[in-house]
Amino acid sequence: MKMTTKGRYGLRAMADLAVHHDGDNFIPLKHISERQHISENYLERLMAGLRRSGLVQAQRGTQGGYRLARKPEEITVRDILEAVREPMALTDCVEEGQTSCRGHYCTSRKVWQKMTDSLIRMADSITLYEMVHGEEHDR
Amino acid sequence: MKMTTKGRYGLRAMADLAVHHDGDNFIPLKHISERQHISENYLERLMAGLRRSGLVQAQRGTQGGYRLARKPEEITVRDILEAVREPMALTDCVEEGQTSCRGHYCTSRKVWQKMTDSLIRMADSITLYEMVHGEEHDR
DNA sequence: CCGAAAGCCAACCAATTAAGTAGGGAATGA
DNA sequence: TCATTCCCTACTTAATTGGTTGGCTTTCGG
Repeated sequence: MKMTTKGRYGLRAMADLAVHHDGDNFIPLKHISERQHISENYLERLMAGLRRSGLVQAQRGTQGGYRLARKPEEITVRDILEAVREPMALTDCVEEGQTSCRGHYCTSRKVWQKMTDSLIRMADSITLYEMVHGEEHDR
Repeated sequence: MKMTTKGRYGLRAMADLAVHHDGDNFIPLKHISERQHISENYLERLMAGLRRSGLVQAQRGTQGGYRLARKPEEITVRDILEAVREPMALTDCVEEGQTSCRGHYCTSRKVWQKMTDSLIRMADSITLYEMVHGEEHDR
């Protein structure tokens, strides 16, 4: 039940973009990669997911790079995790589309469902804005 | 962020013990393994963890096997997951003992902490009894 | 006392997945 | 036109998971 680097790096990259944004300018991946100590090549793949999900915009060429496509308060942790393909479902049997697993003895399934739900609710309730500004009211 | 077989099998084994308990008698691993379609050898290792954590009692020899060491209402999902070493902390940086990770840019850490907490709270609130009796009040 | 039925345990192995690397292409702006 | 930067595919390595082998010990019935 560990987060993979996809989720961890993805969140850090987005936080970096939020913190170092500079008007409408684009931030080259190289800078993020250096600040976050994440291999540029690997980060690139994560950015592809973030771009396809419409969380960031990219610009090629000189002065190119990435920037947030929406305001930080309109991007949730869940958005990010799904964009980088960090699966939120704790088991395959509670995955989207799945209705029931092997039937017998799946009392466990209800437990995984509840735990997954609570995870998703939490990820949904935290925005990138709150993340970088460290809001502290309990949930 | 997927559960491993440790957690999944562990929960199923415990549910099996709860459902098929038979007074003070012990249930041989073989039966659980057959009912749950889990390799006996692999299950064995999980039972070792459950035993060390005091969730089940074992008895060797003829008529031996396993049985719950406490009442199902006194065993939580969290107890089980920890006993089989399914880590509850979503990242290493929110693991027990860790106070801070690499310092800079660890805005993410607070997020992982919150998500881990919500997971643990949920796992703590579900007992084996509720699990096998399918209680349905929302949490 | 003997032997079958169980649990106990350490070492090993295979398959899968995660993580990281290499390298070429295409757009963009100075 | 050239340096810069994103874009994409294929490959490689490392780690973890899931499972197996096999021998040992305890216990109890006969």
